[in-house]
Amino acid sequence: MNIARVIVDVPSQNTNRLFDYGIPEKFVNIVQPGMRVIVPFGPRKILGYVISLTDHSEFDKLKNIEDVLDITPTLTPELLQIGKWLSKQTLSFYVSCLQVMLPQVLKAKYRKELWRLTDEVLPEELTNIFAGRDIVNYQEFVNSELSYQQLRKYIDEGWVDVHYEVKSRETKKTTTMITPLLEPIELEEALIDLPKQATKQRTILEYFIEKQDPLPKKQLLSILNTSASSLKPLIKQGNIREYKLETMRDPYAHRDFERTLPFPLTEEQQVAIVPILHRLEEEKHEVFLLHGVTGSGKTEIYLQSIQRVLDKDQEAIMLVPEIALTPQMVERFKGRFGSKVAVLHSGLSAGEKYDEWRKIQRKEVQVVVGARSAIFAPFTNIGIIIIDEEHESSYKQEDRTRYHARDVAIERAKIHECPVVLGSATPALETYARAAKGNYQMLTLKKRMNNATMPSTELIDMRDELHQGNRSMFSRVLLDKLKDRINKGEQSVLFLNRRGYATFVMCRDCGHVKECPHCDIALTYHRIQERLKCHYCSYEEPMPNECPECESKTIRYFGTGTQKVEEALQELIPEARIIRMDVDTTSRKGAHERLLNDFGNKKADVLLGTQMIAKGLDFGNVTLVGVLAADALLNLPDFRASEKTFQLITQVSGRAGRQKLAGEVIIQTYTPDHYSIQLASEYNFEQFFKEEMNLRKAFNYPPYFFLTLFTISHPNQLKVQEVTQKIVYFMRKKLSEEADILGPTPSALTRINNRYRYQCMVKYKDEPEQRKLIQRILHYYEDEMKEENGLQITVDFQPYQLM
DNA sequence: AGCACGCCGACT
DNA sequence: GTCGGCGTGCTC
Repeated sequence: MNIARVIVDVPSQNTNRLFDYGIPEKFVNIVQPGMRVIVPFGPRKILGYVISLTDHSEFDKLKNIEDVLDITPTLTPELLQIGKWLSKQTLSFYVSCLQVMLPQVLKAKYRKELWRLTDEVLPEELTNIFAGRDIVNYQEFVNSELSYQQLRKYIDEGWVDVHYEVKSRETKKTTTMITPLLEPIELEEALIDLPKQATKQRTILEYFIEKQDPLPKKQLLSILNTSASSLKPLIKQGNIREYKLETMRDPYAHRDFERTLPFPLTEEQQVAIVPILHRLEEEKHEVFLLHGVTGSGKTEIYLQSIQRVLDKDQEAIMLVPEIALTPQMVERFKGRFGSKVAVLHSGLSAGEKYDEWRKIQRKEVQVVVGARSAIFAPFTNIGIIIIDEEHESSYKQEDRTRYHARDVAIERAKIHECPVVLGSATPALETYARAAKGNYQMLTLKKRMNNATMPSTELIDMRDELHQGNRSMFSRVLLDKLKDRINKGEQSVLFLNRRGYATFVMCRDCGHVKECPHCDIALTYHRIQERLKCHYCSYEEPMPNECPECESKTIRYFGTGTQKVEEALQELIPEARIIRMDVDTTSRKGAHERLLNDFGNKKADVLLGTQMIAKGLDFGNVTLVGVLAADALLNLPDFRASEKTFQLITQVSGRAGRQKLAGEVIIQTYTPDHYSIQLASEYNFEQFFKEEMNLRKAFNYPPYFFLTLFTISHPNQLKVQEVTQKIVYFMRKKLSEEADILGPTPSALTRINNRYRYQCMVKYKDEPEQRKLIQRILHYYEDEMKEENGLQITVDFQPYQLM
């Protein structure tokens, strides 16, 4: 086995295959599949992933592996297999699929340099570039007057050479430690030899006579209230020693988590957990849908199932949606499992993510709680995979390798022969349909814990409010109830569905709306900087004083941002203490957690926020939930609009009355008769499922049909149309009669960053040849897609974002 | 993706 | 003849 088969870090059609490399003597028996290596590739050096070992190659001029970057494999054999599967599923390059599973810092950093090879005086042009240095960035040559041919000549003559450098980005955090080098008795002697005035040195020696354990330098200095300068002479004399110790970054280092014990389960919970535990014992694969109303205690079922897995010395993956990774969830897991838990989410720095990942790899933890990408946790003996709020769209990656964490979970669980638990109060239609058909096992929780009832709901028709002269964004009912709660010392949550309601700028005279010059979308007004910004490209401009079209001064911003709601509410109820949670107030590290803590400690009466407050909040004192614009989502061009609306209203409503106090929900809407709003207010998931399924059937949408979405973009609109048309023709010709091929249609966002966007959608039951056909299309346009500003074709299987 | 090679026209 | 621009094809 002295040949390694390697996937190289070059994401392109031509290199999407294995390359064989010889393993030099010193690396034989060291190189293993899953390890990252540096390999020569053409004139360059690049990173590669060893996929397998062999002792035979078709290729007769093998180059050798240059270096090995890992001590233990970065990717387990199972993850290599998952990567292969993923690349087939998403039509992405194998290397991209491997990279998507790894923390960012394990990706390579490349440098191209010019090295001086001789001490002789260089020719003048080279002297100008090197300017006394031995190594310069290659870019400095590119920027210089020297031509490529001339450089080639100098290289041939042996003056200089081009050098390629590959480095992994990972850095390991170290702590400087101090340790005594002598026995206490010897230190006593050193103490006597100290000059009289060296009092600080004296205290340090006295400390180490007392205690012989090494400790962090920082800690030592603070205990003894001294500085590094006092350590120096002691180090020099050989009394003590300074060294670096590799330490893990721990984002939760300074937090104590109160340990909790398993709660006794309710009868309902007991019934639900039994089949899961049963499968755990058998070590058999099965998918469960845990359909439980908000506050029914799904988390306790997760915790106890995981406990069982840990008892069997197996590992558990727990996925939570990005925004629900509230400290509350982390707290519950850390509280139950303590240091056995690693946490992976986007709030961590790259270094912290890497260290949490290493804890998993080194088996220092047995549980990972994390967002989408935590599904690739490098465990080797997985006993259960749980996906909480499984309907959440954040489980679908919307760029590059477009995978759904749910699919990966099931695939991994099949390999590990372990159960998957999908939990939600409002399962995705696809999931519920599979459970109804018996493909997944359905487990139901109908009652809330603590004997709490579902909060009562009231729909408010905002058109009536308008007719009766109320032009504010708060109905009178909601205002009265908010005031009432403040008087009673109870808390309220106000939810604003921001999507579709961004603040745009319009002229009241001529109706002109300020749009982004590069994208066909209205600019969003940002009050703090007094600027207009585009959310799709980075374009921004100052807020104009007059309308650029008619020069009228009546140009204003419209729409309902959280800031505006906050101001309006403060005006109406001056005594209200409001905490606002949106992208602006939570962008700083730890801000999210702090705001929630403040609210939990009753430092505010009202929590006002967007999507991010819809899930996972569990505050006993919240008795009122207001949904300000329930129908904001309904008008988006998305076949899941009704489903998303239903889910959101249900989730938000679930924040009220979770413990002893009863809850109440006020839903403001302009379309009170819409079935998704009606049924959400009645907590009638079953009926919603039926009605929505009928519509999906009528219009050939999932779960009856699968979808594939092509998005084609190019700076030239005609080009985009033409290519999309060709793709549509091709698919119509090659796919079966049953496939429904729509398009070409302009995307909902017709232009982003000066690129026009068209799409084509395929609705199908079963098209086994489809992936091959798409491969052919992508191959056909390969050359045109290479150019910087060239054609772009993305293919999304099971798209969530239709825009 | 990068990079070299080779073909071409433009210019010393 | 030499230089630079771009299309083509290869990378173990």
